[in-house]
Amino acid sequence: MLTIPFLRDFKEEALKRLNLKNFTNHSLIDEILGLDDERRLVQKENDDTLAAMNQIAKEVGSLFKIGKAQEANVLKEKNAELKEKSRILAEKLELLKEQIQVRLVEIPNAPHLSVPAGRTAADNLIVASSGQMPQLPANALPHWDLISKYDLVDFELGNKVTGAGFPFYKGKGARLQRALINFFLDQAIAAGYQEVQPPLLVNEASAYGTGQLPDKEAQMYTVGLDNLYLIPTAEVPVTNIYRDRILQENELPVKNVAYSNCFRREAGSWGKHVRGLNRLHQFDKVEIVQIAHPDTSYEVLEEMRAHVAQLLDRLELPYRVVKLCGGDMSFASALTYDFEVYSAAQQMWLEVSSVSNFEGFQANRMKLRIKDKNGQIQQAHTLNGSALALPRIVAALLENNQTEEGINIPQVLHQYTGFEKI
RNA sequence: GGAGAGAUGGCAGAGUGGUUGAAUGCGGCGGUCUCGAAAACCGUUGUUCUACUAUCGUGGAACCGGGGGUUCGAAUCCCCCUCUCUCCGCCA
Repeated sequence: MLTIPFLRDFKEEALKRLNLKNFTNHSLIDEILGLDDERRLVQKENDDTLAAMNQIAKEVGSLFKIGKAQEANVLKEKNAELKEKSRILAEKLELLKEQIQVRLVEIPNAPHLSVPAGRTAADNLIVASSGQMPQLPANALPHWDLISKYDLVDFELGNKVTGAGFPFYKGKGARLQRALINFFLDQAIAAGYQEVQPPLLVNEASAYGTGQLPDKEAQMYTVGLDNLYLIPTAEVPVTNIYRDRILQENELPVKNVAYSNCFRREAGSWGKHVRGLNRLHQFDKVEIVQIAHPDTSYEVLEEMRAHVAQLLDRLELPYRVVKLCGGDMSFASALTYDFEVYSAAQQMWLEVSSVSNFEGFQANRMKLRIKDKNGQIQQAHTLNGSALALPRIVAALLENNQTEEGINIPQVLHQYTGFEKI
């Protein structure tokens, strides 16, 4: 979340940036600042009361020590009054803090000033594109047909065992997935990321820390009995490693990569754009996460973007990079690049990666900070990106590389798949 | 799941009602010494909120797993929760 000092001291900038996300509830911010002014007054009064009480308690102690019990008893009564006063003030203070908090979490992250204004995906900015658009014959098959033709993924079986959106991968389909996972992990490790294997279930504090709670609760599967959430992305556990931590500046940048299953309820999604592998309730993803100094986080973002681009280049997939407009960005992000690959048989661009800088938005929530070389505490910036999400990559690979003789596997994967053709 | 023990600062570890934000050691930082380093010695060493201050800073409040209670006063006493360890059971 945004901090009150930012909203107070850089109000004009905050409003300008929030406008990019079509957040125009300026009165909410005024309300927060008003409540905070009140909070400071009440806190000051309570602190003064407590200080007086502490003073009296000390005096009572020394009076008893020298045997002046009567004088001590007078002071004790005085303290009883102060205690009641402080109790009321403390209650008021808690209430104010709560009111501030409730309002603060409703404010999305302020986008970077370079973010294009806009409301929908149509307003996004294509900032790069790369790769050869495949020329497929007229009878080319979409990946869901290729999947049945070569028996790579079994949706029916998933329906039976679990439900829609939980497919089984079989034979070469399973092997291809495993190959991609290993390829992505190896590439990230080569780029300096440390591999971690995170838990797939997280607690409430973690879901809150990265911003899934409170507003995106419906997106996650819950384990009610134990009050846990299935992760929608490895970003959640991996970023929360650093919750409640103060990192030394020389520990930066922190670079972690994790492969995980991801679970998303995707409530309200249906229709042919979710066919086949386009949208699933459970899927695999390799995620890169960095924690960076505020001065360099946008360089880090570009570095991550380049990493993702390079993966797609090696997979020989045509793609474009989209800078999301304010209206299409997530609540928590300050700047997001989406990577879309062209799935030639569907003739659709499929989002396979989202690379974002959250600036201090997540860090504030999870109390992650940096101590710089002067001993000053400051905000940390968190970033993450898919590198990459598997199902749509598989879809594009199958569709784009289909031939009369079978499906060609890109060269970089041969050593991982053990076969060159399906 | 059953029984017991415990949770203190970056780490180790004292502290069982009164200047204790907390002894001591280690680590970290600064200095003396040295050509330099080590050793030794000296000093320093958390976080959050807040008032005053141009700044350095000074003062106040809170924090000894989390929450509540007793008391003039709680790291210290009481209650609840969470977690960790040991033993037993179960088990990939």
